[in-house]
Amino acid sequence: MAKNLLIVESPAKAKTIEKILGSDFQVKSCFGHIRDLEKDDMGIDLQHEFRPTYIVPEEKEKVVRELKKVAKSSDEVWLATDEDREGEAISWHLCEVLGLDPGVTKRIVFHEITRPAIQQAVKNPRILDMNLVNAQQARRILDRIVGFELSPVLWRKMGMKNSLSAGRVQSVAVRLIVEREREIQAFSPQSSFRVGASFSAKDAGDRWVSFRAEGPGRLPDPESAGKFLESCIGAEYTVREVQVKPARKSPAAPFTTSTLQQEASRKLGYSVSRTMVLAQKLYESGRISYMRTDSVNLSETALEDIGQAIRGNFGPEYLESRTFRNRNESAQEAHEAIRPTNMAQSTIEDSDTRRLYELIWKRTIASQMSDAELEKTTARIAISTTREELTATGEVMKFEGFLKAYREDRDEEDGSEENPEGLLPPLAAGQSLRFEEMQATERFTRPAPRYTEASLVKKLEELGIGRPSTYAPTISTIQKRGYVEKRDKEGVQRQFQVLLLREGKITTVSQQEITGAEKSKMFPTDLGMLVTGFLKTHFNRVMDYGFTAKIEEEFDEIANGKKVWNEMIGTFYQPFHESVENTLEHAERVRGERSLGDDPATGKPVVARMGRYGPMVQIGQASQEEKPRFAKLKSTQSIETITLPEALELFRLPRNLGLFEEKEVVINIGRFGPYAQHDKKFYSLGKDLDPYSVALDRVIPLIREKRETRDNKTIKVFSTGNIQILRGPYGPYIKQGTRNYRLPKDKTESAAALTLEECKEIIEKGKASPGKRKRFPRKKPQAREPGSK
DNA sequence: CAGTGAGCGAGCTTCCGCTTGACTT
Repeated sequence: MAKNLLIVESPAKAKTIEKILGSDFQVKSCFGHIRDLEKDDMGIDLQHEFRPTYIVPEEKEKVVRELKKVAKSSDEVWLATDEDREGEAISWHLCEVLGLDPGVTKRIVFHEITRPAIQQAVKNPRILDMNLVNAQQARRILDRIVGFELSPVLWRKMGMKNSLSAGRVQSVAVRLIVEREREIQAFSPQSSFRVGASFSAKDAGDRWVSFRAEGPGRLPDPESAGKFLESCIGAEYTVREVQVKPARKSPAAPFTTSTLQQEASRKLGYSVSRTMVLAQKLYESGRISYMRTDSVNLSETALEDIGQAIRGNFGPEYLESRTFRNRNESAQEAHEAIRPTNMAQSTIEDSDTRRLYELIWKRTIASQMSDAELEKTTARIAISTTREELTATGEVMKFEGFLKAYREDRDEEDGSEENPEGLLPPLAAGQSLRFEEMQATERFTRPAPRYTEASLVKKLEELGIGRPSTYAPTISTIQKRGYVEKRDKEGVQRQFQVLLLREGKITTVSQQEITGAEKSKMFPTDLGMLVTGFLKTHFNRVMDYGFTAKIEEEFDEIANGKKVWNEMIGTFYQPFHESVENTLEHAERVRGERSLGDDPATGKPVVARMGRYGPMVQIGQASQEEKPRFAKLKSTQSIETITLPEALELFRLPRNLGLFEEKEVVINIGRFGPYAQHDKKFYSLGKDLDPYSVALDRVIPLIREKRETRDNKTIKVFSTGNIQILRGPYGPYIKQGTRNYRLPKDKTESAAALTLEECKEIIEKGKASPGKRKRFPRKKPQAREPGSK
């Protein structure tokens, strides 16, 4: 039995550290937090200075039991959780649970898992910093209060059936998306004309090559564009001046969680959760350093490894050692940047994770490479007939530097055009140019683009909202709650004018372009917009973009011992709770009602509003004599934008398509989307079939297909005991009555060969195991009285 | 699984941050 027990958060780290420390230490993992606030009464005693009640959640009991056992048989316990607020709190909870004295228990920290860092840490233990622990408790308690007081307000005031939620992070994330949408709705594009001209000149090899030059700024309308072109008719064009300037580009810092998510989204099209799942795999297999980090720092050992890889792959002239600093003030830097653990390996076998690994490898290596050196050439071109001039720019790469390994992508910028800076032929002052043609092209300003998952993470990080471990879960929460949706938007055609000057004549042509097409963007739903509006009206402090940053300052003061945590919470709670009470008492139920006009058939009013089951349109008012008619909005429609004709269209369902096998086929939209009903059975229409226009001959194959899979589902039916063996999406399983039972892993191959006796055996075992936890929610853990066992 | 849409009220939901598997029909 080892003398010392050292506890870290991650099991993968535990393994590595155990190897480094040798036989004196047994290293165990606590898998993150081991206690949390009880859920009853928020786990907070509001009458007594917000005293928290912590419990060990059921899923953590096993870990805690194991740690207690090992701690008992060790001489000394060392706490080596991450060096940040949360890590300090985890160590304190460990003390509480394992019965350690926080005043003497050894607490060590390291920012990197390298031999020198760990050995150094073990030589310099400290004790727990209770100020830091209290800062974490304040953070935790404030989040619980905000979440558990705001959410019930929504349950009361939104009149929705589903379980709504609000919180310091998620509600602001939704607000960002809602406000971006409003900006886009309010945006009206302004058009202007940009002049461009093409010339040719001889290159070094005496061949004629074409190049482009840009006109002077933007011209407001077709008239002024036409005037400018007219003024150039018959002109001569001469190079007035050529300026050559060197320019440099520097590589980006190595990856943090947020920048990895952004680049994987831009370059590989991954969702943030996919990126994190793959990164976790790479981390667990020892390929990369820890993937939830806000630090851009690289360890000494890593720098050496990277330097060697640069010399080997590119040559010593490409090496330039750099240290990056975090721009983000809220960063807690408990870990290193995300980097490969072995730079000699530029790629890996595993096809799932290879692309992400290569991205990390390239970004890491580029971060320690030299600047790219460019030469920017600007030529001013005089027009003989006017005082205006044109400008041609070109860029030549003198030394590739880091660009040889990696180039960071950028999000689409608003309104900016891509600049086509290519090569220019050699030009000299006084040189006259051969004119080809000149155009004035109509261009429109563009609204800010909608957020992608990754650009939303970037924005949240800038605002200091959320942490590396929560970006992906937050993005999925706001989608799961139905506040926002990720989807594509088709573009629309738009006309634009081009004025062309060629061979002394000006012509105007009209051209078409597709604009506004978006892929995989975040759109707010009606629910998201209504909830955001409601929360902003009644809880503007918490919804403020600067709220988190402000309270973070206070948490820092608690950590520095300048503030007392429960006083800080008290100052926040008093006015906050007052608004909660006020809102519960006075605020109207949110219906988001918008009237669309009258139904031409009946003359009754048509309104769009939020119903118990989502956005809908309604014809007529409820009264004694009559029930109004209702219809659900399509997922792409919105209460705020739907028109009367669109609303009336929705009342065309249910549609009877006629007979198939002498039974009626009826189309409607239900809880799970559009479906066809035939002979008392339901058939989902799927995404490709439009319920408003689909014809009978498209539905019949669907019915046949579904029947077939239904028949294939059954593997075996026993005549006694109501037992069946069925095929499900997770493999074969046994069904008895309404309950399902998993097959043991070694039996899934030979499911068809199972006998009745074997099935009964599996069922008995299945009944004995707890199973079906979700259906029967566990009893709340009993709060333990002091003195009782 | 494929209704519904008013309001009442039982009994439920809900937060953010740390960590990974076990499990799903």
